[in-house]
Amino acid sequence: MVANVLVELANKKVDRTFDYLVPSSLTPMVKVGIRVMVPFGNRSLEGFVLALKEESEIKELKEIIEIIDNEVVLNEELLALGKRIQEETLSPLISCYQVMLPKALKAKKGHHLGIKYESVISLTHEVVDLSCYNAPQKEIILKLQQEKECLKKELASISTSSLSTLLKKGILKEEKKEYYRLQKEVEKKEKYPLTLEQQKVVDEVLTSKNTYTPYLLHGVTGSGKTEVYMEIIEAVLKEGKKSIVLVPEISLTPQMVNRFQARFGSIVAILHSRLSEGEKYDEWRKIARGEVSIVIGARSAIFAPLSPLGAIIIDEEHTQSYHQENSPRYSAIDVALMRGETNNCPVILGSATPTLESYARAERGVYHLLELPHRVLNRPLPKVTIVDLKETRKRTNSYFSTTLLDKIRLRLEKKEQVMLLLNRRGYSSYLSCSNCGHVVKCPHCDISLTYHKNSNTLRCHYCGYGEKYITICPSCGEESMYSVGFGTEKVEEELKKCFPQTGIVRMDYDTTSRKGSHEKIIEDFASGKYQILLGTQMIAKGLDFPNVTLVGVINADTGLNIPDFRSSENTFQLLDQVSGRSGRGTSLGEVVIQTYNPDHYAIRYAKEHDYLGFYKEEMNIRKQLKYSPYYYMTLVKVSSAIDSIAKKEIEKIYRSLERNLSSSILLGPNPSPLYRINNTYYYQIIIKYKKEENLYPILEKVLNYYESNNQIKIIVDFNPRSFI
DNA sequence: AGCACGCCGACT
DNA sequence: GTCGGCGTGCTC
Repeated sequence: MVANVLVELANKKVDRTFDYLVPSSLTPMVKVGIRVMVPFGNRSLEGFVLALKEESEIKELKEIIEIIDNEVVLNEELLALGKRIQEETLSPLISCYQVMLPKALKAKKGHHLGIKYESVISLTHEVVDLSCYNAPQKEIILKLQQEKECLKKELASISTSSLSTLLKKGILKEEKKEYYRLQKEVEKKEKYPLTLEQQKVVDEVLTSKNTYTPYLLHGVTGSGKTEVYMEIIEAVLKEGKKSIVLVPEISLTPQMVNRFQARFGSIVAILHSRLSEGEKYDEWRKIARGEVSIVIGARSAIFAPLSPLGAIIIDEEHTQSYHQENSPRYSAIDVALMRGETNNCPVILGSATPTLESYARAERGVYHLLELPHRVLNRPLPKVTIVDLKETRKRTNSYFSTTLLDKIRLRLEKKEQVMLLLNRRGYSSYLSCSNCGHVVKCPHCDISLTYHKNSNTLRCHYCGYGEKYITICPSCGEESMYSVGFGTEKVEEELKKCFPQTGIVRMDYDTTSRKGSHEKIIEDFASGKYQILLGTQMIAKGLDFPNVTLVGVINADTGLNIPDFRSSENTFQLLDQVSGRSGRGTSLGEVVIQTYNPDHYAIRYAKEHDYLGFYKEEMNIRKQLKYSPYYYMTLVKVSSAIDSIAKKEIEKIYRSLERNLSSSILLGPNPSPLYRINNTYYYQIIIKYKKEENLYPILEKVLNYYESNNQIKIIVDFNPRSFI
C-alpha cells in the first residue's frame, strides 16, 4: 500500500503530497487523516496521510517510519474544507490543515502533548459493616459509597496512610483513567421566556433547520440575541444535532461561557486562546469523540470536528477578529458558510451593527434578514448626549466636560456604575521637543513611541520595542521634552484626582496581559468592587453589567482619522456597541459622547442608534468611491528588509497586474500606511473589481514567481478587513 | 524549511 | 593549490 503524505513544511515548493510505502506491519493502522512520521531528504518529518492507493508511479519509494495517531485527526469534511480554503486564499495546503487543529495535534515535531491520566479509586465490593475501620478509613469508604469513584489525590488529602492501608487490604482499587483538564460544575438555570420578537426569529430559523440557509440577525444591543441562539441550539439538539457558536475572543469571558453551561451543562466545550495547550487538546478530543454537542469558541473554533452540525452561530459578526491576519488569511464567516452548505444547516450571523457587506447581502436576499429592533422587557435604548469638545476646551483643559463629570457624579451618588471608553492605551501619544520639534520615534518602525508612565518607558505599539523615558531631547540636547495627546493611563490619573473616593479600574492591553487578569477585572467590576471601569475598545463588546447606567466616550475621534476607508464604519460600530453597555438592567441608561466632530455622520447616527441611517449614507459614499461592498477588494503587499527591493518588486507586480487584469481598478503601488515595521518595508497595491476571471491565475503566478526569492515576501489578502 | 551541490574570490 | 561565499535545486 502507498500513502500520499503532506509534510509539515509550510512552503509553496513542497506544498503537495509525496508517496510513501506503508510497511505491512503498519497497514492496518494507516488511515486517511492521521499523522505519520516520514523520511524526507536526509531528515524525518511529520505529515498528514491525505490518501491511500495500491501503487505509485515513483520507482523508489521510502517507507513510513511510524504512525503518530490512533484516531483520525482530520476527518473527511475537514480534509475537503482545507482544500477549499487553500484555493480561496492561495495559502499552502499544509497551513490550511494546521490552522484547524490544536497545537498538540498539528503535524509539527517538538512538543507532543500527551493525554493526561489520573489515578482513580473505587471500592472493589460493597462494604456493609463499617465497625472494623478507623475514622479516616470510614470517611474514605463513605465518600466512595456516595460518589462511586474519586480522584486519588482527593482521598489522599483525607489520609494518605488510611488510603494505602485500604488499597493494600484489597478493599479499594486504583485505576489510571483518562482525565480532561478543564472541568467545572455549573449550576443549571432555568431559561428565560422569550419575547414575541425573539420567538418569531427562532421560529423562522427553525423552518430551515435541515437546509443550508444563511441568516443575518440584526438585533439592537440588549435585544437578547444570546437567548435566541440558545433556543435554536436546544431545538437542533433535540434532533440529535450539534452546534458551533463563535464569539469574539475578548467576549469569551467566564460569564458568557457560564450562561451556556448553566443551560446545557457538560455538553458544552470551550475553545479559545487563553486555554493552555493541554486544555485545548482535551476540549478538542471531547469534540472529536462526540462527547459534546455545543462548541463555543473564537475564530478557529469554526473548524471544530462536530458532526452532524445542526446550526452555526456567529455572534458580533462585524468583528474584525473573525479574519485571520496571517496565512492562511481566511474569514471564519466564509468557512461557516461552507460548513453550513456541506452540513445542510442554518448559519446565523448576529450583530447590532452588521458590516456593510453583510447588510448589503441581506438586502439582496443572499442572507435572510431577521430583526430584533427592541430591547427585552421594553427597556429603552440609552439616551445619547453629544458634547462638543471645541466648546469644552474654551473653558477647561480637563479631558472631562462638565456635562460628563456631573453625570458621573450623579450616577456614583445613586450607587450605579459607569464605563468610560478611550480607544488609546498608554499615558500620552508621543513625546515632542518644545525647542526643536523633534518627535521620539521607534528605531525599527515608522511610528512614534508612546509614553507609558507606569513602567516609565517609551514603547512601540507595533514591534514591542521599549526604551527608558527621556526628558532631554536626543536631537538638540535641551531639557524640553513634553508629552502630546493622552491615553488610558493619563485619563485614569486624572479620573482618580476627580473622584478620589471611588473605586476605579482600568482595562486595556497593559492591564490584561497577565493570564486571568482580564477575567478578574470583569469579575471585580461586576461584583461592585469598582464603580468606574475605564478601558479601550475591549470594554465595548458583549459585556453585560446590569448596574451600568452611564457610558462615557472620552474622545470619539480617535478612530476617525485612521487612513482606512472603513474608519467611519468602525467608529459607528464602536460607539453603538459601547453605548449598548448602558442601561441593561432595570434603571434607565444614558451615554455621553465627547467629540471634536459633533456633525460627523458616524457620530450623529450613533447618537440616534440609527443603524439603517448610517448604512444608507455610508453605502452612498462607498458607491461613489467604488469601495466594498460595491467592489471586491484584494490587497497585495510586498515586504523586504531592503526598501529599494520592495519598491522595485511592487512596481514589477503592478505592471504585470495592469497587463493581465482587464476589468479591475488598481490603487497603487504605494508605501503601506505603516511603511516600516520591525525594520521591514511594506508596499502595496489594492485591486478593486466586480468580476475578474484572471485574478486568481495571475496572483498565483506572482506567488509562484517569488516563491524561491528570500529577499521579499508577498502577501495576498482577499477581502481584507484592514489595509494597514 | 533545510541541506547538498556547485562555481568564483582570498587565504594557510 | 584549498576554504568558503551563498545562488539553485531537491526532497517520495
